[in-house]
Amino acid sequence: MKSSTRKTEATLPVLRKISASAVMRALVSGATLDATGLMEATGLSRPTVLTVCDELLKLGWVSEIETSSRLAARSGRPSRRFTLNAAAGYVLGIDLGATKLQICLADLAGTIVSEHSERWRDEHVGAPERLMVARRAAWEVLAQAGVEPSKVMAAGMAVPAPVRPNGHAVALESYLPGLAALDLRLALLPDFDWPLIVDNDANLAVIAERWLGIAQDVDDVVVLLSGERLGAGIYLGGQLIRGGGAAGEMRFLELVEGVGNTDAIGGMCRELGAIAAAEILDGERPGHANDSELLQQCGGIPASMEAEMVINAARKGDPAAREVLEVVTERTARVIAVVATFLDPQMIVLSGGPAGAGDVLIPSLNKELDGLNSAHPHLAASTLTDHAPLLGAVRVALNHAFASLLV
Amino acid sequence: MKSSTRKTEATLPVLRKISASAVMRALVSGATLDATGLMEATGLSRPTVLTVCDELLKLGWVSEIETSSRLAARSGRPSRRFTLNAAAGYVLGIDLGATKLQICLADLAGTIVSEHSERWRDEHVGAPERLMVARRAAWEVLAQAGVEPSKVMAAGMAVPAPVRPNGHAVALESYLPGLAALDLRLALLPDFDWPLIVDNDANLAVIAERWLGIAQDVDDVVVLLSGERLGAGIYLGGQLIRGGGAAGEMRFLELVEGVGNTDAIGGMCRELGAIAAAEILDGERPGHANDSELLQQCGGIPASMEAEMVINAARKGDPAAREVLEVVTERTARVIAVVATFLDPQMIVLSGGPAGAGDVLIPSLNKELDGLNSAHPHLAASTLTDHAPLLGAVRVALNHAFASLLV
DNA sequence: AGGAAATATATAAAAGGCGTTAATAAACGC
DNA sequence: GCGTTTATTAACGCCTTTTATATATTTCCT
Repeated sequence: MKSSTRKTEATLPVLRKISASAVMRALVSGATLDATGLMEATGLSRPTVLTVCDELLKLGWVSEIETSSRLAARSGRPSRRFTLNAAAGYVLGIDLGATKLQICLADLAGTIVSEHSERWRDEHVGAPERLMVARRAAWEVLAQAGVEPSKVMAAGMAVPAPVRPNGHAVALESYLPGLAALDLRLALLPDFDWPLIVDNDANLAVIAERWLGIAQDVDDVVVLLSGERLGAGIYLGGQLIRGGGAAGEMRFLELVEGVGNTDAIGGMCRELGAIAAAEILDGERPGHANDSELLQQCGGIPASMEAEMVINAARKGDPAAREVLEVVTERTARVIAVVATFLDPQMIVLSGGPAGAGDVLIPSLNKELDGLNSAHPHLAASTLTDHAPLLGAVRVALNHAFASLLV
Repeated sequence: MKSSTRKTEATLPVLRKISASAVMRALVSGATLDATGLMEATGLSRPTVLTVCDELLKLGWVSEIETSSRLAARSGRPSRRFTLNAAAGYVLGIDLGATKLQICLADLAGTIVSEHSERWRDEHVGAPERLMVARRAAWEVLAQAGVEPSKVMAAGMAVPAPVRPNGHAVALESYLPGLAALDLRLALLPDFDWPLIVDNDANLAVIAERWLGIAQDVDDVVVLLSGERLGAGIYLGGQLIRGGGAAGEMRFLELVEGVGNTDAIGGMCRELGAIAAAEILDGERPGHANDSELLQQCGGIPASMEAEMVINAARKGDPAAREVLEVVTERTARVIAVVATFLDPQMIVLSGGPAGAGDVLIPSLNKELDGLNSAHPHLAASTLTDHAPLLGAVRVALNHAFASLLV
């Protein structure tokens, strides 16, 4: 509660740390820079830049590009060129999803060097079983990339549940039996003897969108992650909003008119299929031919109707499909209206299932939103497919790895 | 949108600034410290502390307490004792409220040295008229305290409307005709030639609660400021959440079941009286004597019923009053439930009208909240009466004044 | 082709600042 | 006068900057 009264660190080596940090910051993006470039990027003088680089070189964080083949042959003495030594360390990203496990190994540049994905099988009923699978998979991606376990500097993990501020334990009941009872840090030992950062999947999704996705450099953005459940990742004022760990939980939607329950929102895409099927089975309504595009899409078997089919039919302009879509978008728009008006973000990103249908959904949502007395931020669909929480996990693990270097 | 790539500031004087900042930080609370105390507070060595103090002394930010009368007479050479020079500068706090103007002058220690309050009169119909009153009042509080205008370092102003990120203009339509069309910074020139920080009243209220109120050192807190309208001041992760300036606007409540419109919430207290009057006029309902406590409170004239009377009757256990209260608290609880569940703050503070009835309202709200599927943070009533936005304005002005000194 | 001039970079040297520790001086109570 | 606490001074080490010098490469001239 009390903000820690940190001691002043006004001793001289701090300056060196600031300088080193500035240099690292210029290099973490993956760029290759010479001393002149680093001087411009950091504002430091040449002697300082070079001594810092020599130190970082010795520590292994930075590597020097051999200058044998000169690309840009300018006159003058050739410059030493520096780049982040991506192989100096690695991080693990893990998405303990509702339906499947995703895991990857990334180097310090954030490049994914190996990955693995598998759907949960029937015997993976509880948290302990699934963590077992995750442990095995971790060793597998390491072996696959030929990376020594000692080179792993941190691991990040996404879970579809609120996470306590300590970053090791799940705060509330979740989709997965036994998960809330575990301290994940302890549960993964001794296999994971590296630092583990656990966070909510929606929180990590918004971090990923800001890192590699549609919300780069946007400081006020909310990601609505729609899967088995609906979660919001709230990033405001340039930082992730966690509250007591459960910020962004959407249970409050039970109180919002015309939305229905939370599950219905979460299963937005599943619901699309169900409603469309019901529409058809309801019989021939005036103006809607029974052999509509919808029927074609599902091969004439309404029960097999999937969300994607409805979206496809809507894309082709089928009126029945559009009508079904409207039922669902009207609901979603109200959710967005609440979030947008209360938090006033610059952008709201749709992630998870609905993101793939952004071309159809977003114009529709924009229209609905105009009809409500609501703030109207920029609506965008995620382009990270189902990798957002995984990439967010990589990012927080990287942040942890760099934390000792960056001021 | 793009976070500015700030140049590295790794030059030597930065160390001095860090040290000076640490010393100032130890003194801004108003404490009087000797070198030993400052060494403990900052972690710096004695020579550094003393040189920094000499500099601050010369700049006028710090004053030295004469050591003539020794309070704690210990052996050894007496220590020089330093304190913030509160009279080095002053700030203005202004609350351009819906019903009245409040203005005060505070010194650098945050002590209010003069203040003035006046209700708007009929001729003060629009923003220009009210700003004129504020200008006059500013000169008045200055004269009252005998402070030179040149000693004013900044002014903070609370307005009951969302404010643009630039801090000078109101973002949305507001209670006050013409306010949204003005750039307040320009509108107050040439009288105000000092820096002006304008912000939403609820935002400033939460800052005040963290500074002097019930939420000191709480890093995740929401203030619900209820007056003519309802606004939320959202402070999460140790910082104020502004979004695009309109975060905390409660228009979204129109979408929440069982709440009614925003005005009804805002006028929570006014409404209490109205409902109670209607209850009585409705006639004798079984179990409720017509000559109840309620009637006594209003002197037998239901039309004159005020919120305070209902609260008083409820305090005495009057069942009819309690019933009326329940209607209103049920509504308010839903608002709190939405905010609490979505943002998961540690604490929610009731400010404005309802705060005075906290002893009655809060137990009632806690009970209602338990009945909803909601997060349940600590509920507290503000103790700052109607001064919260004003004190918040003082605080942000002080922050601005200190900004050049503190890292 | 060979060599000098031009150019850009690397390295070395000197200067100025800062905080720390250690030593010295000052002020007070007993 | 002695012990104690604090203030002040001195010496040291460290960091970045500027200035000057050395180095490596290309370009241009003969």
